[in-house]
Amino acid sequence: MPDTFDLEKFLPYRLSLLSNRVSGAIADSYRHSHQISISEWRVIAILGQYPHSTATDLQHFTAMDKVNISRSVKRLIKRQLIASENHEHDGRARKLSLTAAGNDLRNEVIPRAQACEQQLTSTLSTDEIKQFSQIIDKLLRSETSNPIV
Amino acid sequence: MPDTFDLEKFLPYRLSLLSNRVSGAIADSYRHSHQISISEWRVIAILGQYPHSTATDLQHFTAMDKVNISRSVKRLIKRQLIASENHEHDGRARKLSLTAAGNDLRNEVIPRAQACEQQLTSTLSTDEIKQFSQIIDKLLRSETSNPIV
DNA sequence: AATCTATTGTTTCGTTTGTAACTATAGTTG
DNA sequence: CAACTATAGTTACAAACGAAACAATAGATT
Repeated sequence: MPDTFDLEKFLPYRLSLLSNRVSGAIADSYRHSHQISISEWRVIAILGQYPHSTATDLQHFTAMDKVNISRSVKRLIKRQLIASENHEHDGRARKLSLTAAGNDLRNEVIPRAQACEQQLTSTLSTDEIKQFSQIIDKLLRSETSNPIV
Repeated sequence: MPDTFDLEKFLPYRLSLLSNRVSGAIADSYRHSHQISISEWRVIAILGQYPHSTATDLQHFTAMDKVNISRSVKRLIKRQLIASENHEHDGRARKLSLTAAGNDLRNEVIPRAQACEQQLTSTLSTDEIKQFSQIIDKLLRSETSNPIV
């Protein structure tokens, strides 16, 4: 009787392997060049796109949990890469934005991020990249509504 | 001037989101039903396929680091799901295998794993599943030789 | 307005994780 | 075979993480 399960063929396992390798490599790249974690980079990236976001906004944009955001924001404020101001209508919230230094860092990291993405897909054809991207989007959309548990 | 970077379109980011969601859901499933982590499951899965593997063998099969393997093995031995015996030719290594209980657990978790995989791909067509799987393999093969850093 | 509930964001605490140091054994070289 | 180097696996320490408790404010209900 043949064994009924082969871990190396298990799609979620291979997906996890790939994602961990890619994220690990990118994390190394950002850390070596600019001393920031992927979480911090996500905050910076989003604040470049959506200045004056609150921590809750970031939570929605980045799918990070609020503790992680709180800690990333704390470190980035300490390094003066982002700054906070009071929210007009909500005394609990603070509006966050990049400082000039934060914006500079973002502009320096962007090409690095793009190079990582480029390297990731460099062995794929244009069609394959498109397929891969579309399938991931499809899965992300369905996953949100269908928790596996 | 349009902003030059959109995190939500960044492929490594979306890949990470997807993988984290899938792995998280599977981890919940295994933990609730059989009180094992994904790392422990990987060890059990591999030992079902390759009995008498050493920790180093597991390291190669599962791409986990040796500390993680050591700890998973320790917990599984404590729960008597795997057993170890001396290695004939190497006094440092131990040969690991599933106990009857470990084998039973593996057989119970396999259909659960398969259901997770099935659910993951349930919104994709047969063609898309094939494409996705092939592309991931292609990327895994190229990633090993091409560290992004 | 007083009270109750919900939300924002931080902190605390226990767990998990990874790096590096370590022990023990193998293998290699002079 | 003595000494060095490499490898198998564990342990120790510190950093990262997440769940839950928390303080502060908002909004709803009476």
